[in-house]
Amino acid sequence: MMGEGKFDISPEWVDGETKALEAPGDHRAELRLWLRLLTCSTLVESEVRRRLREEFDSTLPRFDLMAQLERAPDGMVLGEVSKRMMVSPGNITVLVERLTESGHISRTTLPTDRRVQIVALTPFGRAEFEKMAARHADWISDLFAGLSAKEGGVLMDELAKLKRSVIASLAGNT
Amino acid sequence: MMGEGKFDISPEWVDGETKALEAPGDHRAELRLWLRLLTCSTLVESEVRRRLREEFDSTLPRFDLMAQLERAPDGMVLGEVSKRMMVSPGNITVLVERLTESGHISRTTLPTDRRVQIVALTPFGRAEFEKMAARHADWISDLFAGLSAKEGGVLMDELAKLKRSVIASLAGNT
DNA sequence: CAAAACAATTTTAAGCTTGAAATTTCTTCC
DNA sequence: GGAAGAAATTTCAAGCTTAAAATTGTTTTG
Repeated sequence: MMGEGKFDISPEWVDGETKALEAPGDHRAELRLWLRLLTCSTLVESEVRRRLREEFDSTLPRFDLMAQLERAPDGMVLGEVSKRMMVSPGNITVLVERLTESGHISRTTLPTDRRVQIVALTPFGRAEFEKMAARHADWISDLFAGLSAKEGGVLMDELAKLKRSVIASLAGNT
Repeated sequence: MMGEGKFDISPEWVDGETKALEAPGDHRAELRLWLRLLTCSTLVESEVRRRLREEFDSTLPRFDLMAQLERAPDGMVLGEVSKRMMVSPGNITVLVERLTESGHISRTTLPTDRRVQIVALTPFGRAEFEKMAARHADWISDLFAGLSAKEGGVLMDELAKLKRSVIASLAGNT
């Protein structure tokens, strides 16, 4: 079953045929675009998860949480972490518990408001994160190596447009 | 999240003049690109999950599984479903159990090879899926509405290149 | 100054996901 | 024909994720 480290991925199914007369309410092009975006994202994400596990016995959520804290030397309030990571507050609770147990982060209750928890990387956590971040950057670089600088730039710009489109749509525009 | 920077790093094989300006191992541009891709993907995916839950009391994995089966009128072997959805075989087992319970799909053991399970949409499942698929297409269309046809085409092409790059990279190591 | 409102976080219940080990069922090859 | 191996699926243990309810602590207000 483990041919080369994973269950097999057969990537050749994204292309339906598009020779369609564009009827009203025909959303085929958008759907195909979304599927392709999702495929790219999933492929990269799965690989990153796999390597974090294999090389560091860690997970992507833990890495992401530490990445947020790396830029906040004085620590960050849990709610802020939750917003930045775009995950639910309850999720943060669990992640913080585990990362605290393993010594990667510290947590403090704010004296002036005892509802507030502040988390920060420990020196150990920071050192570990830096190792992971360096490897992570290499992995991404390898996975994206087939894109030229120019192609990458175009993709970056188009994704910016897409992001604006999505956010506008979520905000209620149509 | 990230600034609106440009793609400013050359891949290994395009050394030349820009290389001198960069620190060795500078993968910033690829990382930004990956972050942006992930952000777009996450935004869309979260919204789709939310609406599937609210409008249909369903989930994205269930929808995806039914979407695979819709194109296979004669059903599909579990392993094939697993590959196409790019998820682990054990995952499929759970999803199939629930969708069978709820009457959306049927499962049959292949008489000529009793290891093989074949799943297919039931008429009820197909009808339900069609309702969901129509709404799903509308949601995606709305979310992507800020992209012109041309921009969408460019994005599609660039994502195709990225997909090739990722797959080539995955094939080249373990 | 209490009571209500609000805010930050945790708990809960349910479902998703994975990799690895186990199980069942063929297939191959002496 | 029977053992060894391969293939398809399931089981298992652990972790992630969410929405909603509950908890704890602070602020506002009557």
